[in-house]
Amino acid sequence: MDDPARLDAIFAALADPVRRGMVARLAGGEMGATELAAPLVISQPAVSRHIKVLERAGLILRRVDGTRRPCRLAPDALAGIEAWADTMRRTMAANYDRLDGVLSGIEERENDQTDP
Amino acid sequence: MDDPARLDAIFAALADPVRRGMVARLAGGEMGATELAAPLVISQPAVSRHIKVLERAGLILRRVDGTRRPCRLAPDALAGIEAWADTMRRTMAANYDRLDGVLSGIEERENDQTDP
DNA sequence: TCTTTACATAACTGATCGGTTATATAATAG
DNA sequence: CTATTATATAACCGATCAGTTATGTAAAGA
Repeated sequence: MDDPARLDAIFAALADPVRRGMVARLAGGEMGATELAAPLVISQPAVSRHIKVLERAGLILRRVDGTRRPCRLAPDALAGIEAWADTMRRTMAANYDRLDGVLSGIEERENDQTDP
Repeated sequence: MDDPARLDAIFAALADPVRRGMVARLAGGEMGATELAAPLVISQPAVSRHIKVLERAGLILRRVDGTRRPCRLAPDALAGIEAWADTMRRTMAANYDRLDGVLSGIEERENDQTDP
């Protein structure tokens, strides 16, 4: 679930402004590749591959509707990066807390034993 | 602030597991390049370049301490991606709300005028 | 059946990436 | 002054990336 390779794929997928734009538009609702391509100035195969990158990162899901293959955001699309960011923020907070502790002298007693 | 190119740099920087590892360790406190390199099996120049990528993405800051150049996480390191994720989440929520509205028939009156 | 629509795949290209080794710089230690 | 320590830069290499054009496939519609 917190597979590093999956985070690699998610962050790499979102590192491209075209793909972030696609995600942003898909956040507003399901959309086919052609609609997704409409505002873009790149070729249809390029769009197709961007979609594949998002799909393989687990950010979007697709269904089959005749000849169309509409995309929608995976419900837990952003869970991975948000979980990671949360962990980082918590670690940072813990570190600030420890620093606060040092600054207010709370930890001095513990240092009596650990320092020769 | 929500400069697309900056988000490009941030997401690209975090797409590499080595750099995410560095960020995770720096979340625990300031660290020099040598300490940062210690658990890694890559060369010193490789570490130096990873650091530069993180720095240019605005994720870390550095100070000068003699011959050392310790790194620390930028206080607002994760603000960029969290703001972006928030926007996405809000858009998704708005869309779900609208969908809920449609499903419960609330929007039917507005459609009386817009539909010929 | 034939055409159109919607999309995928293949093959190529130039740019960027992550790694390497070798070398440079800059501050401290002796 | 010289040596050491900490870090940066340069030059190169193979892999991956994002784009292209050309072509393939599969469902719908006339």
